[in-house]
Amino acid sequence: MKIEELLKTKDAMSPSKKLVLNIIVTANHISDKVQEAIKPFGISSQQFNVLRILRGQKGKPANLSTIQERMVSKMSNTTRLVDKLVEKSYCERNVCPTNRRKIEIRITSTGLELLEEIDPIIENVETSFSEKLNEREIESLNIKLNELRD
Amino acid sequence: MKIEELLKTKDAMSPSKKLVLNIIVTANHISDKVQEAIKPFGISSQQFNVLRILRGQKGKPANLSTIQERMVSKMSNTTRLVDKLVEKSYCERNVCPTNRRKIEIRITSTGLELLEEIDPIIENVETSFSEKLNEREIESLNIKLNELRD
DNA sequence: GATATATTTTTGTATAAACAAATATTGTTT
DNA sequence: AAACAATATTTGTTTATACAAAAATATATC
Repeated sequence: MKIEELLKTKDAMSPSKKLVLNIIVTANHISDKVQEAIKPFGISSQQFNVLRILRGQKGKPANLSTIQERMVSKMSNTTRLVDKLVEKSYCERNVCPTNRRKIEIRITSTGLELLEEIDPIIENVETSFSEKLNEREIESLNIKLNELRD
Repeated sequence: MKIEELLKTKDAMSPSKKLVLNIIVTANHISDKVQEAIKPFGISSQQFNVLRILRGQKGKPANLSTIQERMVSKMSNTTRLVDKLVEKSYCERNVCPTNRRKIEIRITSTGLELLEEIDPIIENVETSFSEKLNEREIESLNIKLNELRD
C-alpha cells in the first residue's frame, strides 16, 4: 500500500519526506511482527536482541558497554534490561576479575536453548517479509540503505 | 556503513535478515535525528506526529480514533498523549455535540505556529538524509518499500 | 421502552525508556 | 600517595508504552 494511502493524507509529499515516513512505517511493521512472534516466549524484542548479542560472543563474556554499542536500537538502561534476563536465568553476570568496574555477562544454556527455539520463527518472519523481492533487489536495497546512513 | 560492520558481527547473514536489520537501524537513525531536531521545542516525536495529523485536518476536528489510526507508530494511549498537548495549549478538546462519546480535538493557533517553526528544520533533516540518492532512486526505494509491506 | 450489544474514550497498572546524577573503580599527574 | 580525571555501571526520577478493564454513551433487538 502506498505510504500516502496508509497515512490517509491528501497533501502531496516530497520524495524525501515520503522516504523518511516509508522507512519508519516499514520498520514499525517489521517490529510489530517480530514482537508478535516472540511474545509467546515472554521476552521483549530488546531482551531478545541482547540475548543474540551474547550468543554472538561465542563463549566470551560481554560487558555492558559492549552490549549497548551493538544493540540495534540504543537504550540507556542496559543494566535493568540485563536484570530481567538474569531474573529469567537466560544470562548471568559477574564482576570482571581484572577490572572490577566492569561486569561480565554471559548467556546461559537455558538462554541458548530459548534462542534455538525462537530462531526458526524469526527467520520465517524475515523471509516472509522479504519474499516480495528477489535476491538481487534485496541486495540493492541493502546497499542503498547503507548509503543513506553514511 | 555496511550493516554487518555496524552491528559488529562476524557471522554471515542472509540477505533477508540483513534487510530487516537494515530497515530497523535506518529507521532508528532517522528517528534519532528527528527527535534531536524537535527536542529544543519541548515536544516528543509522538506529540509532533499528532500535531501534524491535526493540522492535516484543515480546521475539521479529529477524534481520538482518527488520530490513532493515522499515527506513524501506533500507541495505545492517545488520550494521555493529547493531554500533554492540551496542557501545553497546542490543541484543545471538546465533547462532540452530536455524539457525546466522541471528543473533538483541534490544533490551536499556538500549535500551528509551533509547527511552522519546526517545519523547515524537519524538512532539512529529511532532505539531508536523502541527499545521498537522486530523485529517481528515492522513488524506486519508495516503491520497493511499499511492496514489502503488502 | 427495557435490555443487550457495540462504540469510543478513559483509567489503572505494570513494564520500559530517556536522561541526569551518583557510585565505584581505575589510571594519571604532581 | 593525594588529588584529579577517566571509565563503567547503577540508581533515581520522570515520562512513555502496552494491555486490560472500566465508564459513558449510542444503537439494535426483543
